[in-house]
This record gives sequence, structure tokens and C-alpha cells, in this order.
Amino acid sequence: MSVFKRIYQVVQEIPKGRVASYSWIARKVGIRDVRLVGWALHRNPNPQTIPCHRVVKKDGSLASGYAFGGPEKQKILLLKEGVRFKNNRVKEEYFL
DNA sequence: CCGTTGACCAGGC
DNA sequence: GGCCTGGCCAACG
Repeated sequence: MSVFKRIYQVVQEIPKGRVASYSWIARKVGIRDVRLVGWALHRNPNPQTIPCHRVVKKDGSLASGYAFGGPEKQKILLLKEGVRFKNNRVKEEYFL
């Protein structure tokens, strides 16, 4: 099993209404280079099954991605799931 | 095959 | 506090 696929599995394990940071996923997968996580999501082979909008930066701010239509779109999706923001950042209590 | 490049992060200056 | 660096994995040209 490649590191790549394990990243997607971890992302899919994120429950609705919670978020995970890139570094959290990297630790879970067992790699030190967190860029791989971001890079894997950038590839995003099947957006249908991968909730990439639940992945945010360590400080709670949104990543500048485009696979979900931009940070604005991502914020809307998270708000719909009940994730609250504070000063344009996800609150600590929503992290896994 | 090899250099470059990332949806990032922590540590050192 | 901000800027620089290393991290070391996979895809792309």
C-alpha cells in the first residue's frame, strides 16, 4: 500500500463536522513530509469520496486550494456541517 | 533517469 | 516577529 493511498483513507475517516490538519494526517500515515498530504489532495483522483474540505492548516486557516472551488467555497461547506469559525479560522475544538 | 515542484510545518536565526 | 531551511515522497517534463 503506497503512502499516497493511505492518505486518502485517513482523510475519509474524518467524521462530519470535524476537521483535521495536514500535519495530523501526516503523523497518522507515518510520514514526516507533510507536503505529501497537500500534494496528494491536489492530485485528488476522486473528489467524490474524499472530503478534502475537512482538511485545514494547523492554525485553522484554509489552504489556498482550487479543487473545492476556493477557500470561500470550502468555508461554506464546513459551515453547513456545523463547523464554527473564529476570525476566519476553524476553532480548536473542531480538530480531531 | 533526474531535477523540480508542491492544498505545509517546525526550528533556527 | 518575519525570513530561511530542511523535510524526503510522488508526479511531471
